[in-house]
Amino acid sequence: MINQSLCCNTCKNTECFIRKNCLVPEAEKIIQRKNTIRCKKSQQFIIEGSLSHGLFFVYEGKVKVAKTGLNGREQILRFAHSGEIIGHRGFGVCKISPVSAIALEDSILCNFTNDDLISLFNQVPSFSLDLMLFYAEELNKSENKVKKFAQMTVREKVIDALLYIARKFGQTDGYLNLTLLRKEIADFAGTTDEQVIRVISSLKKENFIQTMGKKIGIINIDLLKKEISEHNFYLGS
DNA sequence: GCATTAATTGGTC
DNA sequence: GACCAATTAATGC
Repeated sequence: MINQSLCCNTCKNTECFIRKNCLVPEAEKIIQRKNTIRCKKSQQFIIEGSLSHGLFFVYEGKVKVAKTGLNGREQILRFAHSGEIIGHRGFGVCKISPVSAIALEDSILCNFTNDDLISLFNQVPSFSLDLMLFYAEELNKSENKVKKFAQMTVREKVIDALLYIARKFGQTDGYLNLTLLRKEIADFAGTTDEQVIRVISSLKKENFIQTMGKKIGIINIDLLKKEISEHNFYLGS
């Protein structure tokens, strides 16, 4: 972990909330106080139930955000790539982080303390607004997810998970740009790894997807979308 | 190469 | 549709 902070002014992540709103004189000092954290693949940088250490922005890499269930089962809430925000529910009223976050590959994160964030809210109104809109959107997605979990079959949930990954991370050379374990797909879709494997095998037989080891590729995204959109289940998440 | 972990398949409740 | 067991494939050391 090298603590040499990256500079926001030259940051490549133009979609980052800090980058978009906080490159103003009144926020300069606060931004300089951020920490840059480098973590290896599989490294957990937010621990559920531990003291919240503020907000994280993914500078580079891919991470998963999850809640752990009682019998060791985890529910993956979402995945995040560069420019995105992590741990945003950990600050504010509750000082305890409600989620875990784990790097899916070697990643670099920018970390702001809760106090510094509050200073930013006070100094930069557009940042507050931007974040509020983000929260609203997150809530919307979360509500869609409740509906999906209640009404979709396992097959539909797995298809939905694959489409989510395709939408968010894209595909290169016919394969998704995010390679997950079968179990991770299951943890995200809300089912078991055996079920995921069965759905994947049948989708493969039906020529919707192709696989190469762990890698999964969607052959025709629109065709796969039809599998769930016909049921009016296709909502953003 | 051996040991561990993941993927797959079949079966039971 | 979850859980368990057995087999095979992949991966780490």
